[in-house]
Amino acid sequence: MPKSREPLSTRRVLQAALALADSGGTDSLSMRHLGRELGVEAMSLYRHVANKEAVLDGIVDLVVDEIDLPGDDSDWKAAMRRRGETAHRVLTRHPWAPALLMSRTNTGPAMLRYIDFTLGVLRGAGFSWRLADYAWNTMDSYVYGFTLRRLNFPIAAADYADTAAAYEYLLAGGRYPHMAELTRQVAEGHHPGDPDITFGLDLILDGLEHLRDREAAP
Amino acid sequence: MPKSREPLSTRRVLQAALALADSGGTDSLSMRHLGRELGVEAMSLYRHVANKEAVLDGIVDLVVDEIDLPGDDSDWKAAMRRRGETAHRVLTRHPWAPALLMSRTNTGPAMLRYIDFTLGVLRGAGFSWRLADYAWNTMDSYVYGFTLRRLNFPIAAADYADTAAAYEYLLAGGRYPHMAELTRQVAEGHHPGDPDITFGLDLILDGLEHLRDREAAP
DNA sequence: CACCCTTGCTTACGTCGTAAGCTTACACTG
DNA sequence: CAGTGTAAGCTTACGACGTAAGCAAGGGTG
Repeated sequence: MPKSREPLSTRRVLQAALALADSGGTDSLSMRHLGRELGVEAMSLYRHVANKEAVLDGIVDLVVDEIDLPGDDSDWKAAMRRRGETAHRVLTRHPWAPALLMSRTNTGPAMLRYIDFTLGVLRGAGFSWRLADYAWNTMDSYVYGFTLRRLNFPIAAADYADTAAAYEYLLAGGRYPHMAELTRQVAEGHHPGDPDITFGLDLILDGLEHLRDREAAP
Repeated sequence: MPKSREPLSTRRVLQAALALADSGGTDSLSMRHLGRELGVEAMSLYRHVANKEAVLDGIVDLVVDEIDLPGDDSDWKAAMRRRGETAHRVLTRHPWAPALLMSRTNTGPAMLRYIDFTLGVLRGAGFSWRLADYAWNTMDSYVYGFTLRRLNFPIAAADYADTAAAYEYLLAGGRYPHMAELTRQVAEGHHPGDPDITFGLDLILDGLEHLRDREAAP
């Protein structure tokens, strides 16, 4: 442990906070813990950060900044699909992030850049302002919603079939016949049972394309 | 005068917790506050409730139970649309609920009933198990995601156009040209700027119908 | 040298969830 | 009736939490 500390800074605090959240989730991200990690008392952090809210806003924007924007892609659908997949992958790397991302107003620079890029792609593909706005909102509602639900799904993707059986007691008694049957289908391998984000992503993108074309030629 | 309290019960505790969350959000829902509301010490609650997690699980399921299931509806699309709209409306009545609903495993009876019903509708409409499973997951990811984002959107729907101007400072400097232009479009009334859940709902439902038909006749 | 300004530290307050043990009140026995 | 068991609620306490208020120490500037 190198005891010679370099001075704190907002950046250093946020990066440590991000690392802390990654290693132990939002629960382990307390100002005291964060200070300890930086070799400093909790109150010292307040010289570089307004309060804990600011820390949360900061690390969320750090995560959003990890979402690479696709390069110049002439195919808007491919670009949008890639955008959604990348966001999903990044958010999955930081499992604590989606809940924060969705439940607070985020106006950090990375988020603004991200939205602006998206609007640009859609406008370039001929979407009206109205449709482009609805389009990205629909996409993001789905992508974030899917990711957050996925992260909290009690069964890991790998051993879905195995673990599903453990939940069968809930379905005993015939109160939930369809769920019971669905579980059986998964357990017997007739249905992977492992939802993939691309299913809804392509569904939405195809629908958006259709709406754009209909809008263009009424 | 010692107020003659009726005895506590799990139901009474959960109902009080629900009321508390509705009136002041999740922040004001502490075991101490909840006890005070019931005229009881915090620790007394633990006779009827395992811990705070159980309280949270309980009130989430109470909310889900408020989501009326559409009656026998021969039109699966109408039923599903109604289902989504109702869920959105109920969750909007309890603004603290979506975050909890999405970020914890919910296996309460109301939730199971709700999912089972949905699977029944889709199966009745000719969806395969696989497609039915993907379908409701896509729907719910969108509905919950949309609702949660919406609730945290800083601008109320009513005065979107007015308030949008207040955020213009963020967009100054030309760093986010598309967002700036979009804001202008809204401010000038060319685009309502107020996303409605039915946009994405219908988009997804139309897409699902298409997939079902394609699956039936390969 | 005196000055102040930045940085980090100390102490303290009111909050939280909940473990452990205690008291009270009532329903049964015999 | 006394005696006992049990459930419901109470008391106290512990170790967290975010952060307000004020202090100390070092370095750069005049």
